[in-house]
Amino acid sequence: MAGKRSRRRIPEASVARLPVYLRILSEQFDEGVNSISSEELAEFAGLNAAKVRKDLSYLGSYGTRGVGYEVEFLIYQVRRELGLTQDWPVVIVGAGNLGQALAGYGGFGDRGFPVGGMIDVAESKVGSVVGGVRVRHLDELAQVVQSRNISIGVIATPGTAAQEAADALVAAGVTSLLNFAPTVISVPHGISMRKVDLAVELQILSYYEQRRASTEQSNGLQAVPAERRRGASA
Amino acid sequence: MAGKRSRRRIPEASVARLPVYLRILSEQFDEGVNSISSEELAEFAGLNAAKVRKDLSYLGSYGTRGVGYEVEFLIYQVRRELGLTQDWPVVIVGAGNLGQALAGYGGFGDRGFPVGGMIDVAESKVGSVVGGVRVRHLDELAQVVQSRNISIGVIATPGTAAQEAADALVAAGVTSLLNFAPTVISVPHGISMRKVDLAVELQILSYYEQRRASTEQSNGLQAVPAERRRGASA
DNA sequence: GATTGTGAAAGCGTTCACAGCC
DNA sequence: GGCTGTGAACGCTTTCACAATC
Repeated sequence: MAGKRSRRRIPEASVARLPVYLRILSEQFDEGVNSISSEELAEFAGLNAAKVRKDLSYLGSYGTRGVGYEVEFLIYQVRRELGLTQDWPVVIVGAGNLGQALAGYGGFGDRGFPVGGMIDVAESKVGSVVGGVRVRHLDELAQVVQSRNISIGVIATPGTAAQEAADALVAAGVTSLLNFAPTVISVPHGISMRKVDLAVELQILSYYEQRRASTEQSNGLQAVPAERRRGASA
Repeated sequence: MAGKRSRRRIPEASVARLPVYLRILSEQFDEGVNSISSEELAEFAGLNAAKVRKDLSYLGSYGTRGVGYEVEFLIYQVRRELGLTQDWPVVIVGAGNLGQALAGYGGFGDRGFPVGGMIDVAESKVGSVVGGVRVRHLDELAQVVQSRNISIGVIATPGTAAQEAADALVAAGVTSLLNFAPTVISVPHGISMRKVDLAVELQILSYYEQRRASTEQSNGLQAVPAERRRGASA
């Protein structure tokens, strides 16, 4: 059941694209598509075929030359590589606006990341129920993490509390963090960290907007290369 | 008042770090710090000094050798380069869970991105007020965009509606998009696009968790290099 | 003496192009 | 003939290391 053996490390840039392939493959599977070429997959993902093939080659040689990839089998391989054959309960620290939205969002549980706990420090929040989960005090974090075997923590606190939240999560035994607070947090070596900062994203867009305004020329940026767009007017 | 002239293009990777520097510089300024070295700035940002200097050098030569950078002046320069000397009102398409959270979040307006409009298609949503803004129907999008001179659109719809939302935004005249929907959307050349996908972030963490579980070794990932950490108990 | 600014080197990620296989 | 898998070339990003400057 442990598959082939722990394979070679996959470059981080490729890892970041695997979830996109997985979503597309799942959609195609639901529509009854059995086989897909790197060209088609690239089209859906807004990438080029060479990149798709290179990415998939890190999983192993699961395609068939002259034919393409079997969708169902590839889904299984990507899921396995991403560790999605099991659920990963998460604990959310911070039950404010953002924490509540995340808990109520639903997209977490659906995709194998059920909210296993919510944590806050405010008396007004502790004890309330958000998205079906009772909010508990930071003091109980370690107990929550250990009893539910949680390894992923989501930081949805204000920036000022983020480092404290991270420290508490790591102390409780969490080994991966997803940080929504607008602060750089530092973690011990060996702990994985991803960061989502809305203000940063908007400020990056602002840069290109401003540039567009001052120099009358376009720029590529993160834009999908638009290889065959779906009727985007303009 | 238009500064030096539209300067050379800054590499995308550097642009993405400027907002981080800006936040740190602003915090330091608030604490009364007048001067900062690349080493110190790097420390706060979880980067190394050479990268900081290279990034800042794209703005111009605003440091003083042997001394460092004057904080207030550098803030001004970064803000100018990022186009943050003006407000950029945004329109949010999708007034569901996520859209409401974004509108109510407050972090937008504070940082120069006021919510200039909210759009939905559901009769039940249109007319309601979210975060102080009245939700209007998709049919009114172009009017909202034009009357408030909006150039940034935020897509907070379900995945199935995201491409339609993007097309409508572009047709209405928006030139930058921030997409929260879990779908690849394609846009015409010249339109800027950034994407935030919670499920993708979690799945990336899952990969490293799974890897940690199967091979007993750590990996760097996006983790802060932890050059002098602040008491994170390992 | 300290710290910036920057060419040059090294490291990664993407793209090319084609051999290998169906 | 069609499509994958991949070494090699290319380009972007990071890091090094040091001359220039205060």
